[in-house]
Amino acid sequence: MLWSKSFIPTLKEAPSDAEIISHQLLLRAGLCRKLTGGLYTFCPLGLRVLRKVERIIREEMDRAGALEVQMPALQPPEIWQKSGRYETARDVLYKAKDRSNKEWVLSPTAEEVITTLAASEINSYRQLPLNFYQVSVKFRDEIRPRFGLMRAKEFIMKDAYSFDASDEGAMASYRRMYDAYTRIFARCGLQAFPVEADTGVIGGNYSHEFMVPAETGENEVVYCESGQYAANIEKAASQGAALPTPTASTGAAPERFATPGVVTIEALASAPFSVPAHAQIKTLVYTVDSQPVLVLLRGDDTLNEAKLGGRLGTPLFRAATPEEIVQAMGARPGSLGAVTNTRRNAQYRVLADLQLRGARGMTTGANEDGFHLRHVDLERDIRVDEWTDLRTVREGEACVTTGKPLKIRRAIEVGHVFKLGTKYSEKLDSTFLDTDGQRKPTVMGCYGIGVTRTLQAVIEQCHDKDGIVWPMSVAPYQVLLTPLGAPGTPTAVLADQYYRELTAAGVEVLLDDRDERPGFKFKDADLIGIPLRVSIGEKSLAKGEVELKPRGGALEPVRKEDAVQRILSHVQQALAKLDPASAQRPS
RNA sequence: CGGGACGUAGCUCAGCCUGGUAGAGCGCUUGGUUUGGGACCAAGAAGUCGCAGGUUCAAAUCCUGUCGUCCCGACCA
Repeated sequence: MLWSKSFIPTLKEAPSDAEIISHQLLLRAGLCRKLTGGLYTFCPLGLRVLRKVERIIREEMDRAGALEVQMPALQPPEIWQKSGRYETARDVLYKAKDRSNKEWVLSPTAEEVITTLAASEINSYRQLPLNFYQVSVKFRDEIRPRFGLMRAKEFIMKDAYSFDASDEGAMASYRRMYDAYTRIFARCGLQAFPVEADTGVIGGNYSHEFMVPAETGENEVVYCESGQYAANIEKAASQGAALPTPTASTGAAPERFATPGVVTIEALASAPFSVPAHAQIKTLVYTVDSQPVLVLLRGDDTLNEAKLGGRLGTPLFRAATPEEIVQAMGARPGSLGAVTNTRRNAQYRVLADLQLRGARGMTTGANEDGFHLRHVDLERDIRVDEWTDLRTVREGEACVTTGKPLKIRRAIEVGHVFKLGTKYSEKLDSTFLDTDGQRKPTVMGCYGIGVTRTLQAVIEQCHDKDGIVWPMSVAPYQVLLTPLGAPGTPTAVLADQYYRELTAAGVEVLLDDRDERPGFKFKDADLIGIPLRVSIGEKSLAKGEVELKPRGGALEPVRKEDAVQRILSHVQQALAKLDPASAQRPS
């Protein structure tokens, strides 16, 4: 491609609404442009990268035995009602109406559609296992689109769905996808690692997310340096808080004492009360199905809402409003407690975090503004319905596996593999006759990769102060030819010759044929990040040489008649380095 | 959904407080000189100041509403 014939709208300055580096470079390198919040047009260069990521994904999915299909983005709400997600996913569903006022759903994902297909077409164990995938546009009504392609209203996703006859089969399918994902991200030049993930409302199954470490990521990952444990903070567990929970009973009954104006854990921890946070019980009120649910945590712990949601089995819950709290508890936030005989209604469901097991001599709110209770022995004084893990792990706590201190870092979620079980197959009637003649629901898994997000994650990970540094495998072009002289001069003529030879050899070449000064071309070259630049200038040409300049690497003078061969081998080596298969092959 | 900030030329921004002829840099067009890391000179094109009301002799500027964008929050009672 000739630069002058393409459309590469580079920018010297970043638009002010681009906050993070990958978003800025996405725009500055002319890869895409914003139409409006959360919606982007891909320009030619960006589309080439997108297609390359998609190709890698397709190759690896095919290799793993998955079958490509294409499902409608416009979907009937009935199947969403059947699966129950018309309600549980209502916040992210875009809906549209046609001229007869019938409602449609714009697909945020496709479990309902693929399971409908499976329901009608899969009848026998002999047809299983099957794994279908597609690469398509998805729609999500995000609360807050941000960071360019990272969180958009419309994005490209690869979604795959496996169907098996048994749980063991489903695990094998899961494992195949897990391995395929590992290969996909490696081939994209991404450092991505799997972490245990929250299964949320779908239930206690099995799930991993593939994370790209980045300060700008929206997820927090808890990990052990031994490499033996890594989990999304929504899922992560530890051996417990560093400070032990007090378990020595004072023997006394709960005693009410005045705490005027004290409505925070910190205030109660300060003089004159000086009750350490870890000797306090924090009482939170949530609203679930219009009913209050009390959630108990140790004073210095933080609720993990994902864990709470998993326990409640629904995403349709929220923190109660101050008005609801006063009505339910008879006191305002800051004075709440769950001690049974101080509660207005002893019937409310009470969930307590495991960190509070055996807690004695605790202090908590008295359900009366301006008063707290001390000498509270949890299991004596509070009727707890369910003990469960609800707290958020903190850095430095001991790893469950190794006992070593856990660390926390931010990351971008680029892929998610999920063992679904029979949730969808049961609701949408995907059943088959097994060897024993019994009708059984298919055992499913689902597997997603955010394609557009992956593209931006590569930029987030592969850049320097001058611009993008594309891995060879996903670069929009493999080689950039930069003649430094004006059109028609010997440098331009030689560049044309290289262009023809390299193109004929199957290399993807961009030729900067613009009549610009060298410095200008170099700046643009660094910005768009083509992995190998070949500079053809009069100075080196006088010595019979041209210059190979790997992006982010050292300049290498090459005799001009050897250049094409050197370029070819450089490209091949760079590609081979990114291919896990060839890396494993003994050379 | 709550809070905050910002909407002025394609991009980055000044002007607004204190109302009175719409500005700069980059980019763009034309000509010339340049040509190994975002050149220089000259001439030019380009903005209903987000939109709608209001106040005023007069509004980019003050007021109200609205739309859009970005940031923070939407556990810690």
